[in-house]
Amino acid sequence: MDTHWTETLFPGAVILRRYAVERADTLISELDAILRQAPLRQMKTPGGRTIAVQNSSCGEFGWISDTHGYRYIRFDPISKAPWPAMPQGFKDLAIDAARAAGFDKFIPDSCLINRYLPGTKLSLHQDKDELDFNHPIVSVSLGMPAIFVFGGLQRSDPLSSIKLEHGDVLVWGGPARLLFHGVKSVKDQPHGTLGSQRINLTFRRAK
DNA sequence: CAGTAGCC
DNA sequence: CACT
Repeated sequence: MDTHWTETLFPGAVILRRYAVERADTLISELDAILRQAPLRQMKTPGGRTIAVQNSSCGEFGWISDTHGYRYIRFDPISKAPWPAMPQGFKDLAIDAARAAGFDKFIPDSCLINRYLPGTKLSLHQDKDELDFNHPIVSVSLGMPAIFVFGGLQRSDPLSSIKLEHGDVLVWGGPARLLFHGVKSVKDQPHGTLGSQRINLTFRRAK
């Protein structure tokens, strides 16, 4: 019997510890089906550098990055088909977690899927490609643990680190919505079901 | 030249 | 420090 608990990091930033553990196996099998339709790929920043994290998307919109910039689009540029639908289990989890964190009106239209292999990191950035910053970001951690870093509203602001483990859900919105954040280089600490990878699902309302 | 979901 |  699993249990979960809540930690508030800053106003608007809440960790729901182990919130997704009971649903993880279902999420992982739904994820397999999604990735068969829209395989993970490595994108480039607008500056032409390779993003270390591998990603894909599901839902009405998918996030992409290329030389033209960051944006949300309806079609997978590889398959040219619409992104795979967001499974009901994904959507329910995101809505439930957002509500548990104090955001009741959140309905995601996009889920960015990130895979971190050992040594993968994500440098400091803001999520600001969405239309309406009143909606929070809901981030679900699966597999290997990682150190997540929160900064402030300016790149130069001081940082604080939080360990995220399998089943943890981090929600940030309101005054925390535009905080810089990133993930430190992931250590190889293989997970029971996912092995040497960390999967992160980030739910957003893109439009 | 400035800024970087980068890299060493 | 390299790339756009």
